[in-house]
Amino acid sequence: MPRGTTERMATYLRVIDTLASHGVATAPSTTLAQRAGVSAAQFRKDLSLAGATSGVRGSGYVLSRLRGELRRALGGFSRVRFVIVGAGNLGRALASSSAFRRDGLDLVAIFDVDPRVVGSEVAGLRVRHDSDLGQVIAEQDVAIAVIAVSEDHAQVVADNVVGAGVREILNFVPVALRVPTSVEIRTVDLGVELQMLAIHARRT
Amino acid sequence: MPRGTTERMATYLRVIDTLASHGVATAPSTTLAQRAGVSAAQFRKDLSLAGATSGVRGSGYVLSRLRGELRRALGGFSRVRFVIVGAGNLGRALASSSAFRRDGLDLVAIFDVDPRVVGSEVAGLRVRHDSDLGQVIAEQDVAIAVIAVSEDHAQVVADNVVGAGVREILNFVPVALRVPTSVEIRTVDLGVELQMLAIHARRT
DNA sequence: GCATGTGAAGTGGTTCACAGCA
DNA sequence: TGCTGTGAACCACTTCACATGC
Repeated sequence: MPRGTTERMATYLRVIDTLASHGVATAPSTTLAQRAGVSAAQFRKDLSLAGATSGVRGSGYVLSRLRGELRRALGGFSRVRFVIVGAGNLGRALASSSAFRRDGLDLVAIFDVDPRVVGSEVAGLRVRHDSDLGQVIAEQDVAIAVIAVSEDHAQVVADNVVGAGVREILNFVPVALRVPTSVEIRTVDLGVELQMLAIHARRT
Repeated sequence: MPRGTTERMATYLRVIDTLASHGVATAPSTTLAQRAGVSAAQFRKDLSLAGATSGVRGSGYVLSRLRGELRRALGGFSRVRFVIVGAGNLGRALASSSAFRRDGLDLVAIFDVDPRVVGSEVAGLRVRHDSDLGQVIAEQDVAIAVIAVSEDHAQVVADNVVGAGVREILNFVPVALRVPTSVEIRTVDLGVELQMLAIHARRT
């Protein structure tokens, strides 16, 4: 399944849920695609690539059924646990964001090293000290660590979570982290899109 | 210039600056590419597409010269002003992030509607009330608005900034905003990468 | 008749491999 | 000889267009 297809799945699910909550039970690809901001052809091709073929020719898709198919394409319904390391502005924003409250994803803990932050409550969780990282990751079978700490602290955190058994890292720090090849790591640069817009703006 | 090439430029600049600060004056594509996490072929192709051709066959690139060429490819050195609307966790995180402190980008104001937040200081700026939006955008010739407000407030903000003359919007709210076609809008979904990792984790 | 599902065509970006030059 | 710059081959994704089936 192409990467782009997978990325758009989340949007499709959101569109389906929004329509369903408005009492819509069935919709054609044109409607769904428009709401998701893609072409109808792309929408149908994505579904095809995902193995979702529950559409009814002549009328469209039964949303409840389509939803189940997309969920299955995204790896089923098993739950994945993750932690956030760094309870600064970004860490708190991520913890509270609806973007991080996805089906099947469980935020089990937030960590920080600042004693003024440790113990405070964020998104319903008490912030714990980094020294608890290893224990929590092992006991709760945490699969993913989100790193949102300062630039000079990121590598240490990466080493710690990898040592504790985490196999996937989502890195929000603009630094190239070194991890074993067995660990999947993705780095998000929050400034990239802003820069793209700035370039566009300069050309206008 | 391909979109991917533009995106990688920021990374290249960072690599160049890091090496330069370590006293390195010249480096071949293999070194620069490895540090940026791309292949040497891609690195050279990117430079070629960007019109940067100051490499010296047999020895590599003079970093100071290469840096100037990349900056020029990113639209020159003219300054672009932007504002952030929403001083919640995310807005504050973005305002403070080094990712948003890019060459040529000036954050001129942060806005919020919450009276408890208005007047507080974020990243050296005093948070202003949304009612000042139009005035600030017009007076300071603001090109870009970053939207980091709640989901039910995002469309109103978009309408306001567009009405005030903004031509580019960076949207961090997981909602499809409707704007005139003349306005360039990019939506960033902070949860996409987490979801990609979750899918990968489920398959392991 | 209408909308899906999908081969086929088209598009855009990456990798290859080598000519050209210090 | 060593490394750049780039045309050409390759690959992946998107768009098109239509056969298929309700």
